[in-house]
Amino acid sequence: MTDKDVRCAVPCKNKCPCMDRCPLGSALRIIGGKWKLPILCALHQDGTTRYNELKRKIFGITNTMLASSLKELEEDGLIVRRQYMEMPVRVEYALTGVCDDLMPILKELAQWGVRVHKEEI
Amino acid sequence: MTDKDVRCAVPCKNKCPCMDRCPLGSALRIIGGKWKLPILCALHQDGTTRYNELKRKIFGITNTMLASSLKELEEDGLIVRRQYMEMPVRVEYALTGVCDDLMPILKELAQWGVRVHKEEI
DNA sequence: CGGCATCCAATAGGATACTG
DNA sequence: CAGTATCCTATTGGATGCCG
Repeated sequence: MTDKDVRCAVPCKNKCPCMDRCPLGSALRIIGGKWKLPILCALHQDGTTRYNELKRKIFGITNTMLASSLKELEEDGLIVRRQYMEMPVRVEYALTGVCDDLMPILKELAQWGVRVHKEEI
Repeated sequence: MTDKDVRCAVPCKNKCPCMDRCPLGSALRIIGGKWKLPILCALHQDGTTRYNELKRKIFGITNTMLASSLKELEEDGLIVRRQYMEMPVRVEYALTGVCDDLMPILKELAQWGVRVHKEEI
């Protein structure tokens, strides 16, 4: 992702939720894509979870997508990966503190989604 | 978009911001894509705006993308299109009431984006 | 002026098989 | 068990030109 892509195409002033160098765009890219929300939701519901347990819970996800999504979420600081040197190896994933702040916002957005859906009927 | 796509892959209980039949996913799809936020931001900053004025303000957007994005936003009830039968024709776009509720949420999400960005340094 | 139609490029996502 | 590697498909976005 280049610097240009992070910037909102519109030169935002403080009225705009995008602000100047759009952290809103960044936020949406971090939680965007097909599997990020399902992963965050699973970890939010059940807490610390192992790789294959996640794979079973998130219906339809492949190894490719689960592994790459987990890696991105970890790089973005939303989850932590803990590996235990047992045999066979055990790897656990859990939400970090930044997600504690994210979840209430997503809940508001979900409620907005409900309203939008109703108004279009 | 099929019904299956709207449903969160994880069977959510009320702890989860996704809830059961994920309106959060719907919300993110509505404002997702490359140009939706820039368009919403432009209309939020400057109010009612004409088609070609939007095109000038949103740097890099093509007719194809502007027209299709505007159509989707209108179908989702986020903007209104008003056409005046003058010569040449005048078409204006403006945000609707649902956006008044959306903007404060996006502002929170933007602030969260700032925090996430800082923590990863 | 405000678009739409057509075609093309880029990226996201999926299937399958294999490994430390 | 927890992933990679490779290849393939689908969706998204862009370029160009035309039209009422």
